[in-house]
Amino acid sequence: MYVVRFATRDRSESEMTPPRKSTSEPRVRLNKERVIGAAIALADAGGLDALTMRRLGDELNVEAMSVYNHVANKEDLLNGMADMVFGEIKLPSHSDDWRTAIRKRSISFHDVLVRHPWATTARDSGTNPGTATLRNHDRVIGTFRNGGFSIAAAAHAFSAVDSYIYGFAMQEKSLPFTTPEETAAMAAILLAQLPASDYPYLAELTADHVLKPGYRYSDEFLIGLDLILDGLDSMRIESQ
Amino acid sequence: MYVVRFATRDRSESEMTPPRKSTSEPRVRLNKERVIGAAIALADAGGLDALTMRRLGDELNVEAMSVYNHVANKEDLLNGMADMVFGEIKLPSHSDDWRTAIRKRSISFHDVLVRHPWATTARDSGTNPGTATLRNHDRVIGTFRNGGFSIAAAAHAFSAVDSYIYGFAMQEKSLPFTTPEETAAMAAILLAQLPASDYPYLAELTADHVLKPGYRYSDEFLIGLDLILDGLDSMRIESQ
DNA sequence: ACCTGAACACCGTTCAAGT
DNA sequence: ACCTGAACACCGTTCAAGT
Repeated sequence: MYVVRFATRDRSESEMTPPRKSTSEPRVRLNKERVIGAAIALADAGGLDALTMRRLGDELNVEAMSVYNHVANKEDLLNGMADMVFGEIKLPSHSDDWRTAIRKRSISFHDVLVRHPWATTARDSGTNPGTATLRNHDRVIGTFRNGGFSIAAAAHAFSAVDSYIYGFAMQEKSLPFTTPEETAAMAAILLAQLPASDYPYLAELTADHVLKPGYRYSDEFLIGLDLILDGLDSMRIESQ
Repeated sequence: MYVVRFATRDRSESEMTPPRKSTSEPRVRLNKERVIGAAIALADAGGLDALTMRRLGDELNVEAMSVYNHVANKEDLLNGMADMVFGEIKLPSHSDDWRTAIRKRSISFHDVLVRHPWATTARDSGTNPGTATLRNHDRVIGTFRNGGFSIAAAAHAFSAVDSYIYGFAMQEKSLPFTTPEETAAMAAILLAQLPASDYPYLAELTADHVLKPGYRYSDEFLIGLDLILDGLDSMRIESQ
């Protein structure tokens, strides 16, 4: 939103100064949230490598060094970005049973990591979790507890589910293809290079599974997730 | 091992030249393996940030730019490091049943990632897998296939297990503590800072589980792994 | 064939100076 | 209170020159 201000000093040309069509945009005051938002946009567009303090300054129409008025350093910035991204994850619903609630939240978590692939890697040191992260974790653990999990079982469940989600997103990110067409093209090339005699099972899997029409690695996500949720259901019953 | 060579040119002082106790060590010829080995040692000691081409050169008693005679660039170096680390993972044994073989291999994989935490993150772009990586993947898929998994089920199993292992290692790495004593100390501080009214379940979990004597997050690894292996056993039977 | 030194185009971060 | 400009100590990588 633009605030148009009237010039107070005399001007011969005109009494009212129109909004300046100049090189410098009207300055919106910088704050931590705007800094983090711009940083996320940069990382979404070009990965973590594309996020430098200097480019971030450019994006905010400010010198790079001004950013330091709003974040302590780059690590602080990355922590803030990770927490803002965590805030995008749908919290487990109180009205769903534990399994439905965790399943929906896990899918939402996965969607968020697909949207922001750099986020799998951003929080290198787990100190200083933000409030969105804490709230998310609290609600997930609460969902398990209210679903009948003992404290220990809730800890196991939380660890298993989130490890799987993080690891799946990492594997997905490292794949050099996404659409079925790209996958097929890439797999055909790989298969041609792959000495089938050295790696017979890899060759078989590529030829008879990955190259099948409609194959998409991302479809694996729900299969593994449901497998874990089945296991957690047994654990829940045993822990009662 | 040092190879002592005799000087062929005449020397007035002595017929035999003793190994020179000079400032410059006897130069061992550089090769890609030695470069990658030194890079791994640097990353093990100080994380990926500590690995710069200049420091790597120092470590090898060479100018930084000489490294480029053996690796194309830093990405090539990181790929090489990842593959060498993959080579440390014990391959699944042919004489074990599928579950025992995969369990042992998964534990070995986890051990390797604990030894080289930076490796969870090093292979950002999954192109150009090395031969150790390919061999490992081939043997894992083969173990599933010979254990009675259909091709599709083997693909599901492979994805679920390795996603879990990667994700668990990432979570583990991001924890700011390892020993039970550090954990207890850190958890007590966190608990004191944590507004228990805002995060009741997190507070409960910390107080009644993490702060219990002998708690170690790494113990969660086998619990989640066995849960997944149980699920895979059901999937195997259904896929037959 | 391998190694070196200088150079280029960047980084994150500090600090005194401005408004 | 916030922003700027210059500076510092680094990066990865190139390239011509040496042996």
